[in-house]
Amino acid sequence: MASSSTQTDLQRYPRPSLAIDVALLTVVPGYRPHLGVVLVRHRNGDGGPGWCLPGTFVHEGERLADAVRRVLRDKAGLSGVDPRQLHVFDDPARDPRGWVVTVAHADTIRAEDVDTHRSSDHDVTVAPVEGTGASARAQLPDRQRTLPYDHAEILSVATEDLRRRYAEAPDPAGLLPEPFTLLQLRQVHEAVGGRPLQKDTFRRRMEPHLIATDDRTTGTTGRPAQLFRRADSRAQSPEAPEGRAQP
Amino acid sequence: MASSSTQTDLQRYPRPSLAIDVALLTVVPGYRPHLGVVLVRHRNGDGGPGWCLPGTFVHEGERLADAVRRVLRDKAGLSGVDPRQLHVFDDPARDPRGWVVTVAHADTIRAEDVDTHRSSDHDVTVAPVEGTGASARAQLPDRQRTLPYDHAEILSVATEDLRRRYAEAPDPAGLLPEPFTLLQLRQVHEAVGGRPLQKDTFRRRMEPHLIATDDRTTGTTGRPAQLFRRADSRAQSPEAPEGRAQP
DNA sequence: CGAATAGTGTCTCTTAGACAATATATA
DNA sequence: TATATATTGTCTAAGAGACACTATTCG
Repeated sequence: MASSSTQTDLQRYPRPSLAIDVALLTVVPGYRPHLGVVLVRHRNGDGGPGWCLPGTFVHEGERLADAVRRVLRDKAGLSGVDPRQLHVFDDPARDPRGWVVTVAHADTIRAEDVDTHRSSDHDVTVAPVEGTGASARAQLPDRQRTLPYDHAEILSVATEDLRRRYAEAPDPAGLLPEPFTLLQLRQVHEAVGGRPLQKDTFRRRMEPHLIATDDRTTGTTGRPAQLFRRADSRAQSPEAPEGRAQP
Repeated sequence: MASSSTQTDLQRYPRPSLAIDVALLTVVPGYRPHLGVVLVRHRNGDGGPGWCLPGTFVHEGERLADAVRRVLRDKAGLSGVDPRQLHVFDDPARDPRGWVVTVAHADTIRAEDVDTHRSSDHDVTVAPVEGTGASARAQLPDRQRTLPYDHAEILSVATEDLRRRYAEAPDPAGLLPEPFTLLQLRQVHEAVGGRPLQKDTFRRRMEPHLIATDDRTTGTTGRPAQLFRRADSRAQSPEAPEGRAQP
């Protein structure tokens, strides 16, 4: 067990409130598919009601990732996410209410999974995102100009993180249901990367990481397209470990 | 920032203790320079005294980076670091003393700056590190086998992070004092990367990011070497433009 | 001169990018 | 057949890697 001196350490120092925020990204289908971010309404901001990223305080005994899942379930009715840690925002003056440290997270979700719920909930929306990385900006509803708190920065880091992951492998976040065509895959990558990609170069770079199925598209105009699955089915994360304590 | 909550929320929920740990890496000079990590003695572990990464609780009103600087100053007498966040370890059962969330950090320091202090302090040492990333392991003094807590994992993430940064640019962490020769630079990169590099390929890849000074080495055996400085003194953005030159 | 290290020439191989030809479906 | 999309062939340029040659110092 711990010595008495360390025991007191846990109580000697004031403790911060611990929160999480999450940038849940998706690709919105359409003429040119584009990146979107899930927003929820908040009511107690200084500037009145508005849209922001989902966030919550972490409960005792709760994992950060579980707090992210909880807030997405409670506030947006979404499930099945696997959030990634992005960054800790720790400015003591960040929150006028007191000392609140927040851990920014990111994840992705398929557009279909958001849409089914959005129709029945006016407190959840998907805002289009323009640009990626430092230039990423959400086009907010209701003439709202900016995201509150550090949320714009979280969105920047989240889109940049996603862009980097998509530069290497085909749809590593699984935004596309299998099987898919190379056109569908390329459109998702264009949305995530924020720029057009050439179809031949893209095909040659992705094909080593894909497995062709026996099927092709049918009923569409033009030549039918081969349907593929991801070859690297799983096992592809920089790090996400767990752990331990303190001297 | 956090959530659509009221003043009472800050007090309604229990709060975790917030800690930091830091993997302070350096390159130890010698026949073949190699990676090292700064360790401090701790006394209150279950298994008696031993070596571990420096860590501390975060004080109220303190930034995480400042807590890192404080612990390095107080426990190791080191200063002038600029820590990078790596990962949050949040398992509620991590620490038997209670709910302690720790933010792992990494930074680098020049070997000279450690050595000057180490001679006068028996509670600080630099342990050689073998391997990089998941296979990174510190060779501990006093027949100690493993690092306590999650510290081995923090070391893995820290070395991997450093390796990735050094793959792009010349000595981005500034481990080498300017000016330096290409041999010195290559040895540092070999230590960080954990593998030998070819001198001609290395030179050609680094030269665009270097500025030759008017000086050369003198007094050494063999042909004198050109002395360089880093060209990208600061600011390094991972951009990947597209398009081709016109005929 | 000989040893030792620095720096360059050059060849090969791989890959991204661009353009264009060919293949196969629907209307 | 006309049209639209998928797929492949091929050329070019850039870059990594490897090998070997030249350059310049000290003793």
